[in-house]
Amino acid sequence: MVVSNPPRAAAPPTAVMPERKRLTLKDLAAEIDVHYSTISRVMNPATRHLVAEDVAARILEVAEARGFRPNRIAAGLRTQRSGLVGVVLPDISNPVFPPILAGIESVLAQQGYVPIVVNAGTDKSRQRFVIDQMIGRQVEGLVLATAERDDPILAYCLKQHIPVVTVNRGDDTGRVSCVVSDNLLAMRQTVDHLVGLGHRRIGHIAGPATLSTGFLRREGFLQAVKRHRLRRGEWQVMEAASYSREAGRLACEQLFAAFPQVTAIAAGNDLVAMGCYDYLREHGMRCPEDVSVVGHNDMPFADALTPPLTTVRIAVHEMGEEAARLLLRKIDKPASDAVTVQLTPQLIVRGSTAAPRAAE
Amino acid sequence: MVVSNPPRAAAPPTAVMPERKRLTLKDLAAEIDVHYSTISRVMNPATRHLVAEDVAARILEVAEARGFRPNRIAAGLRTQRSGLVGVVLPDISNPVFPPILAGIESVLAQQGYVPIVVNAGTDKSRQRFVIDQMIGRQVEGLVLATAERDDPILAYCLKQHIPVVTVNRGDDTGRVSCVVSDNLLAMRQTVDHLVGLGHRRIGHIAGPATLSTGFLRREGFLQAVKRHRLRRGEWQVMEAASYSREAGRLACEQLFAAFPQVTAIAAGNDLVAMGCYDYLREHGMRCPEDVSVVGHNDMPFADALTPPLTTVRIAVHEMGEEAARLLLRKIDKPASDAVTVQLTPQLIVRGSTAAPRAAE
DNA sequence: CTGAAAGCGCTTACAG
DNA sequence: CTGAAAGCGCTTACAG
Repeated sequence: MVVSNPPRAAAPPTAVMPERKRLTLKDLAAEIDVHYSTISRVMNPATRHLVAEDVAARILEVAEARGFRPNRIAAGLRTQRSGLVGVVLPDISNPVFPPILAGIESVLAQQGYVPIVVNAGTDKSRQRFVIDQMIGRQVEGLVLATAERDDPILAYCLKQHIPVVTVNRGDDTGRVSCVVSDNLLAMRQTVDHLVGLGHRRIGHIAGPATLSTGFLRREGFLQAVKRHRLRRGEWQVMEAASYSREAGRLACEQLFAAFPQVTAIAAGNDLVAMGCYDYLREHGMRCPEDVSVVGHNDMPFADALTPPLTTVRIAVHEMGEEAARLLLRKIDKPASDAVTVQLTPQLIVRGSTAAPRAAE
Repeated sequence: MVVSNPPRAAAPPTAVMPERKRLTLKDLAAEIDVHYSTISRVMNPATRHLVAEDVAARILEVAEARGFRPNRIAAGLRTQRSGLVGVVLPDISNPVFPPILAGIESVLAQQGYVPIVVNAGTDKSRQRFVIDQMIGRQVEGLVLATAERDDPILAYCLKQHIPVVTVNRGDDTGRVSCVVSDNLLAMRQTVDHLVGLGHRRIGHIAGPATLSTGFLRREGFLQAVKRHRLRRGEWQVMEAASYSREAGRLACEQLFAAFPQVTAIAAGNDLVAMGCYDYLREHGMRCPEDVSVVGHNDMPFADALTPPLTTVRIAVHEMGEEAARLLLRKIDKPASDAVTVQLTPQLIVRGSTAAPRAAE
């Protein structure tokens, strides 16, 4: 690491630049000849009509010229509305989250809200700490992407009477609104596709059962396998310790140990699918010739993997938008019921799935 | 999209739950028998010693039991410190930014700051709007990942006397601190590698020259090519309209039109490199057998592309951390000079580069 | 060691 | 239509 201090640019003419304080209503009122409450009324479009047009025009002009921006924080203190919403992510480096975040932000912005985003990891006490911070900052509501099926954090938020919405992952108890993708349907699509190709030995590498996505996708897999009348010994489920590439590789190894005849794998998500790729490659098996793999999420660049990954596309951006809408509604009407919004996923068939070898 | 309203859970026993207002110092003071200013002193570790130990203990106990969390916003109004820092991103879905953001957040958190993140796109007037919003929210400083080489937005921030730091991209004028990767060195590493493999016809697909990364990587390419005494006709530069896969594909097409003999491409970044992959594949050329490709950034999953991408790894997380540190310093000492922190990149050789065909 | 008061920058009834 | 006042929830000199 190199640090370079460029030579000081020509110093300001006369010693210290006065640390220009931000303008306030009163400063402006002193310049124009009006009471500062009048300026306040003009700055807010909703109350502007209370002021005579010519006065308003003059005020606006000066405000613009002087670059006056009312202090939203002071306003928020007075009105009891911070305009802040907290977004709690388990891991922003997981490529599912950025588009969700973008969706959230886009609808919040329309309503004059701004998100405070934190990476809270998976540790519950850290999550709680982070949420306390946000509450201290007067967030009006919370979007949690960290929810578990029976999440103490959710109970905590509920106790605080703070509006909460869960995104991507749901909560089993139905206490809070959530927007999720239809995981049962997704797994049905996945298994239908695999069976349609001729596969009869199918493995599922599930995500953690503590997460609704892990639990529900496993359920969906089970239901689908039953629908196709696969028998015991024709399918197998292995749980990965987390939604990560490495955990996927490990679980894939265990799957092959328990079920060596497997010809197709429905992975809990795309990262897990990548772990499967890693395992297969290490063990000289080709995908899809020897083993087919299906992912979940259709993360960015899933199409650019080798082979391009067949996966389930979930409506990430829309998911974020919808979560923000739900939260805004809840903030507006705290008494409104919890709602579950379920988005329809779509199987994207690419190069990682093919018919099993003729040998079958 | 399916929306389901679960049947109302057993309604709360007696009609409306009183919208529990958040506790304040005064509420607490009423419960205990002290003045609220005393509680204030106890809640802040720095002033706690001013209060008698037994009183402090009792206050802490009640505060904890009642889940009291002081209103940071009100405190900020009083102390003129919001504890907020604005982070302006061009596009959070570009995989370089999440790790940078994570780095920023991690050091901010240590100091009790919290980031407000916005996706501001590339449009300058939108960026300005967004920054005005943030200033209105009293951010104490700004981290810009959107900087251009001579950026009016930067000038604007400077005029407002708001502490600013630029990350990933620098600004030519040296007016603000920035943390960047050493782009000249990176391109030297890239060209050395390619020449070392035996390539003598090398193309560079540059990022936009308005961005420091685009400009400097092009400079670095030029310098490197000169060092190796490649002659005119042995190298070529083509500029992509943006750092995107599609723009990369297009520029690659133009490169081949202008310079069909090219055997190796140094791409402006990994997305552009992916665009090159797309073009090559469409036109029946194999990478690296027919054409070698080098990326820049080592974004997540660059190793999982086909072929695994040889690319320059930049220290993204560290970049974010350092930017946050620089900003915090500037907030602390507004008079401190602008500093450029340059992180050392590292060429990661993978499967997308090889010796040119023997034919040479 | 603790209390009482002023004030951060706003909004918004309340008068006039 | 405009002004004067109170108050949002804190912090922090200033007394005592």
